[in-house]
Amino acid sequence: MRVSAKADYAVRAAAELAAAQAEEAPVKGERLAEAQEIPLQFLEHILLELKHHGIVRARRGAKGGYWLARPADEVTVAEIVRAVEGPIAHVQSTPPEDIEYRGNAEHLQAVWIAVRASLRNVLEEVTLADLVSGELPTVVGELTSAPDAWVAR
Amino acid sequence: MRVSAKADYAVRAAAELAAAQAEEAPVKGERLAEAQEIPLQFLEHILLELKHHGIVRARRGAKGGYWLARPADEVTVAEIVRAVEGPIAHVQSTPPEDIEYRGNAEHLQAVWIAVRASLRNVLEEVTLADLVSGELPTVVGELTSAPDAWVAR
DNA sequence: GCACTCCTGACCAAGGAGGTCAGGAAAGTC
DNA sequence: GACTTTCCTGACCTCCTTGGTCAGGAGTGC
Repeated sequence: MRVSAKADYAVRAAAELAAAQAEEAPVKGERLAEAQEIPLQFLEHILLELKHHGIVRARRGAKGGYWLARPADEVTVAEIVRAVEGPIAHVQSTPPEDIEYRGNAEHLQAVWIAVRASLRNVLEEVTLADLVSGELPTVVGELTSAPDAWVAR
Repeated sequence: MRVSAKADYAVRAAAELAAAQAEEAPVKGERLAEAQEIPLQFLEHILLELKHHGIVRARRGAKGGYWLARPADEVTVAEIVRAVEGPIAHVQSTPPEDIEYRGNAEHLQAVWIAVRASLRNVLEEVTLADLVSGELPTVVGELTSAPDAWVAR
């Protein structure tokens, strides 16, 4: 139940691309790496994955760089996380709807389904445009407004 | 963003212990392993961790076994997951409230906080008693009642 | 032709996942 | 006191992931 460096980096780089979308020109990997303090060569692998998933496009050579394949308000954080981390909230590498529990654990399946649904409620609502503008969806506002959301357990 | 085998096993074994709480007698590891089809020796390590976290108690020898340290309605799934997997929803192994993002990723922190809060909303509400009885909290009911909660993406 | 930038695969060290194995240490029974 | 039972613990194992680095190849633009 943790967020990998890769997913974190991917979302941050994508946010930079979203912000640069107005410029109408590709952004170099180097600039993304510097803006977000991400190791360049590692970032290039991540951007390649995003490209393979159709989230990002790229051109080589002088004047080359990366850009978002779609408008920033049509790309969700969930998509990016899935592109680099794979499916969200799988249990033992299988989707929760495919698991069959026995005995007293029978209702655990519903719990894992609920876990996944609650993650989706956040990650699929937030777009890159939201992230850059800071105008996050109301669901995020509700969840972060409780003071104990900001403290460890 | 996945659930490990260890966490899944831990919750399932704990559910068995919760169901056996009425018996007033310890449950052997072997019985737990058979009931939930978990490799016995692996399960023993997990139960040991749960014991170290004060969730489970144990006695050795004939008539020995494991039992819950507290009533089943006072033990949440969140506790069990934390005991075996560590803190929930850390980013790059640091808690989201400690991360400082730069530039266009500034508001990403709020998103990760929301992710953690939404996970807690589920995992801290469900107790072992809920799990065994099948009477899950309303938040779970709401999340699992949407049909697309049960399909892959 | 040359500089620039992405693209790709190989590699690497450390650690986690998901176990197994072997033995020791309490607790109960006879 | 011996014996059985059951938990307790550490060592070990294989495979995979994480978080990178390195080296070179392949388009693109001037």
